[in-house]
Amino acid sequence: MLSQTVEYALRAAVYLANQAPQARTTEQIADVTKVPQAYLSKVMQSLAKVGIVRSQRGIHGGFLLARSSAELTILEVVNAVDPVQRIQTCPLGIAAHGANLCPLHRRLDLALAAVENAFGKTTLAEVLSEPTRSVPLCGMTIPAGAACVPLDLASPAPGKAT
Amino acid sequence: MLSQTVEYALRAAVYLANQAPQARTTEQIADVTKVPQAYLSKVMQSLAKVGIVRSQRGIHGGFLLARSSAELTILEVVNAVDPVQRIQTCPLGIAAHGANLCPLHRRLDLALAAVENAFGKTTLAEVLSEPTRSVPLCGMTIPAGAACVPLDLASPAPGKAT
DNA sequence: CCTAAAAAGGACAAAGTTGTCCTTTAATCG
DNA sequence: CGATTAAAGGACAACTTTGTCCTTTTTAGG
Repeated sequence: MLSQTVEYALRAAVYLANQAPQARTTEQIADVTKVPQAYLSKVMQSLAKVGIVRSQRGIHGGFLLARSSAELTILEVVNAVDPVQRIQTCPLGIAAHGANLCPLHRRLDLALAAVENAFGKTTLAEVLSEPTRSVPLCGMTIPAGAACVPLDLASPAPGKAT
Repeated sequence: MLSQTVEYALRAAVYLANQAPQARTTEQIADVTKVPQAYLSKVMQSLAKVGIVRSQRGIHGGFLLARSSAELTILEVVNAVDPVQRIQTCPLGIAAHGANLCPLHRRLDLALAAVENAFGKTTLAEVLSEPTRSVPLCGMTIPAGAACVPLDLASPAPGKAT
């Protein structure tokens, strides 16, 4: 129900929030978040377009969070790439009765509203600070078969470095 | 966030619930619910496959609700055509730590759970009986420009009849 | 039995999403 | 300035979703 692109955008945003205020290249982000790099590049452009991240070309360039992770919500990230579409008018032909949805669509919209609300209340900072044994985006550098344990999100993924 | 197919399936189910225990042909359903008929035909097959509706070929055939609308939930209809996919394991590579989701995915899954729960608690009967001025799937036969008022859902769409 | 009605099913078309590759533009460093 | 790095952007490929059309199968009625 959430698109792949939303999933990717959130991974990247959480990672950048964790790395803030440092910039990370798409290659680094892609490595850590396991998102296809070329596609991630497009997703990052969407995030940049709405001012969630800033981009910087050239050497030492990359992307960094444009605002504090404490005031960036999951919803903003989601809406940047694949907006939560509330049901505003009856999806059937007429659509001329404004906010007066029928019971079916009112209930569907209520569910969407709940999601929107939950996402709007959750900041990236909260996601990062949540007291838990699993760190956001955990597992990435853990050898196969290991249990999920906190790991160092601060370094860009080992192995590929020189 | 909800697929077109889900929307179509729900429209059809609500309509059949309203018409129960009578059978309606795909043509009738398509007319009333404004769903492309040939596509609706596939959607109905999905609903039939999981026993939400029963189909009957030939003259006087069509589809009818297989169970009472009071015990059929929106969730069942949704799951028949486009299941709500809860996040069971970390979507990143590893995926080896079972129910132990990271904070990000835990929150996403929580939102999905809320939707699942809301849908699972709502029966088609409830949708139909809800006290309101707009009837489910309202507007369909109202002349363009009119406000949404209760209308006779019991008759299959006028105009095309002989 | 024959015909008409209606679902079942298959093939295919159009559109959207996801993913890849390559060229262009901008920025930094020497 | 020239080289290198990295984002921007465009073209396109693969796959999924949505939608259409046509044939086949089943059923009821005369």
